[in-house]
Amino acid sequence: MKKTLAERVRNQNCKECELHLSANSVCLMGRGPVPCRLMIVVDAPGFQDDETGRPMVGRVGSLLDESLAAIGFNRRDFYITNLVKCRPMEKQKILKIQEKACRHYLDDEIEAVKPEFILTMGNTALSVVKKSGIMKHRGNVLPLGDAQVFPTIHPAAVLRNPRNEMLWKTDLEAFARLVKGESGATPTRTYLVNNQKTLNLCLDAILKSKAVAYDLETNGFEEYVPGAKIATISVSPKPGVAFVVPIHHPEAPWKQPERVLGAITTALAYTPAKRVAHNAKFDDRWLHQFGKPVYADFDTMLAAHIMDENRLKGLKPLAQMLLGVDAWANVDLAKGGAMVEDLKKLAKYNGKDSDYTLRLYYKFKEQLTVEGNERSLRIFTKIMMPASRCLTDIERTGMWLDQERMAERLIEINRRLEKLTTRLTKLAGEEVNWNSSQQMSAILFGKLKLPVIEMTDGGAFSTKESVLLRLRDKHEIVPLILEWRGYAKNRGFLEGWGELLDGNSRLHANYKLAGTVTGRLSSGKEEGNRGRGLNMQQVPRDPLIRSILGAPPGWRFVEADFSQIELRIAAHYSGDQTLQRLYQLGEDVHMQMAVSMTGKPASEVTKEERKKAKAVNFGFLYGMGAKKFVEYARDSYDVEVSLEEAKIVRDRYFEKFAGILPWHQRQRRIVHNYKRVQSLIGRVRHLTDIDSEDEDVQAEAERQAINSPVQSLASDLMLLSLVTLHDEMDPEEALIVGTVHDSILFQIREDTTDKWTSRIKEVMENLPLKKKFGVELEVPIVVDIKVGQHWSEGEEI
DNA sequence: AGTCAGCGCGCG
DNA sequence: AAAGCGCGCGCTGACT
Repeated sequence: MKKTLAERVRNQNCKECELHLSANSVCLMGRGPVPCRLMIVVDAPGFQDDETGRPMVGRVGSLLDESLAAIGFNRRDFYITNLVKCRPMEKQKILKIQEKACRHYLDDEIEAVKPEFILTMGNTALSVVKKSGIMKHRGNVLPLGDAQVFPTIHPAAVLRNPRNEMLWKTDLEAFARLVKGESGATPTRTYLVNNQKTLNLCLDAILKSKAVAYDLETNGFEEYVPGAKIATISVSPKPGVAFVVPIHHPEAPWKQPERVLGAITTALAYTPAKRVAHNAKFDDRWLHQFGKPVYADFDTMLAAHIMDENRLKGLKPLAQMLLGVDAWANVDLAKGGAMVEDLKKLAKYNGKDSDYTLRLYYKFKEQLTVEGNERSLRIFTKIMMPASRCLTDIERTGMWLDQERMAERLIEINRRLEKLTTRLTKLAGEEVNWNSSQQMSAILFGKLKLPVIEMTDGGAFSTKESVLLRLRDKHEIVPLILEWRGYAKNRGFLEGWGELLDGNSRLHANYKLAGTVTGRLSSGKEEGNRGRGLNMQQVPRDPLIRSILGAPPGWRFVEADFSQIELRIAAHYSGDQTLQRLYQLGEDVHMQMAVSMTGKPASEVTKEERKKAKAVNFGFLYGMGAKKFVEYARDSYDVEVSLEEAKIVRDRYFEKFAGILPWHQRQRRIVHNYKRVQSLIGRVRHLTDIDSEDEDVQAEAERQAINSPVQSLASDLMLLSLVTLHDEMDPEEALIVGTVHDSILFQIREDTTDKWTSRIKEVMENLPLKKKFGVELEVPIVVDIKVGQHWSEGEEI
């Protein structure tokens, strides 16, 4: 009798890795017809698979069956198997060594099954094509011998998080199209603009369209560095059409490429059409650098984000999910990027980018104008789009760096680090890489036998700062390590800045308007973690470091801070009478808190006690427990508090501010009922985790429901200030050079400082919330302004 | 040469 | 019963 594939290939006595020890079904083979045109590969058997001896049973299996039915297939159409044949240990990830041991079984299966198409699910299964990074590769067909591999996410990811469902369905539909030989969506008619006649057609189309999307292919991520080039620009005046204009690409036919770009940017700047781009700030910065200023009216990335802050926001996943199109190729950066890519190929990708951006625009425009989305639309048009445009300028302007100061301080830091390293080596008795927590731990807890205070999540002995602080008196090496870490960290910042400087001694940050779930800005590298960029939000507060940044001669550096903004907003939301009255009277709330907690009069409250009170304000406000407060007080403020003391402090807090707990309860009720919360002006945070079966996860969502509307509004107040001031300011007199959550940084010409500082205060303290959003704050907003030559050295005015 | 997770830490 | 929230980055060490 003929043996089945499983019988031929399976080895139930396999001992090639440790997994055979714990698995019920050792070497569990796949199931399905042999040969078979279609194959599914997932990571490894689950608990139920292991029990039953069949792949893909249980909840994951049911999801698979439903999903296959939805695309017109059945699991019997597939040979379904696992990459690793034995069930991995509980909650342990699959090791490469296990994959390797098993690989020959899979290869035998593939050889026998002879699939044309292999659907791999999850990052682990992706390694059948020796790739990693499922979110990058999903939806892109990869070859494996005679077969085509189509990677998608793991169905368990969909069960774990409903957010992934759309992506999963989208991928399976694309897979079905691949198998049936169908193509996704209507094609893009791409015109390569390589002569004056087509250029004129393109310009004409820009000027006559209702909405025009544009997208650049560049040779890098920083437009201001020498050698920066725009390979092509693609313009889509209507869906299904793209004009791709080569600019600096070697195959471009123009004698004066800047003039061509000038013509296009002029048309874009003056067209009555809506200017649309995906992550427009990037394209606009480059266009400004090489052509004329263009500012987008509609950013599809931001539109996606305002409606769902949790979703993927890249052009490709959005187009795949919302337009039902297949994945399309990217410029291959590994091969040298856009400038070396064949122009015809490049034009094809670039054309798709702008075409799909335009199609997304029509989709999002419709979604944003449906009933119920009025407030999101208002935030989008009145805050996000204007903020995107002014951040374009802020990023281009950059922040001045005092190179003399930096050089001096770097020398000093290096000198101290050298000294410290010598002493550390002596004390350790060997050469140690003090950057390695592993090596440091070996010295401290192994060699020197210091007591272990805390474990890391990964089970190592923690060497973090709070641990070292508690070991400070146990060995003379500890304070030296702390000192070393501080200097090493600072050196890292300065060296980083040195590499980022442009020719005018300025640093350019990159801000993301769609980088956080609350609507705050994030700062750092370009979209997709690419390129380099100053992170304005984590410049050390240490004056030795921070004051290296500032204003060049002739200008003043001005910092405008919202004072205790989150606490004020919480006072508004909660309606807490005590907190509101304190702010109306202009009291020092942290001091008040200290007074109420200690029972002492303000004059007797120590600095330490006020610090403790500040920690209370932020911690308890957002749901911190007594236990955490003990740690927090110790680690952050070097104040020892017993658990009993902490409980009393916590109780007193909620007694004094009696409106806080009811407000927490209201937020909890809202998030349980609606699975989302909103800020005063209507920015939404979706919290589907509130329905999690895990109570810790639920509790987390509840705390987020409390924090989000506060953080969110604080951020929107800042952004509103940013756009208002940016609109007013004459760049000859005043420039915005950065922002950090609740503060805005300016560079203001000396002779106009008084005028502008009072205007800044006026604007930020009296934002037109009533006029623009129909709401009002019950609490006064106060802005502190510091003026100086360098950051952190300013005088309060 | 690139990618990834873990750790530790910078900021609000 | 137990519970702050929101980020990005550099480095190591392990891997492809």
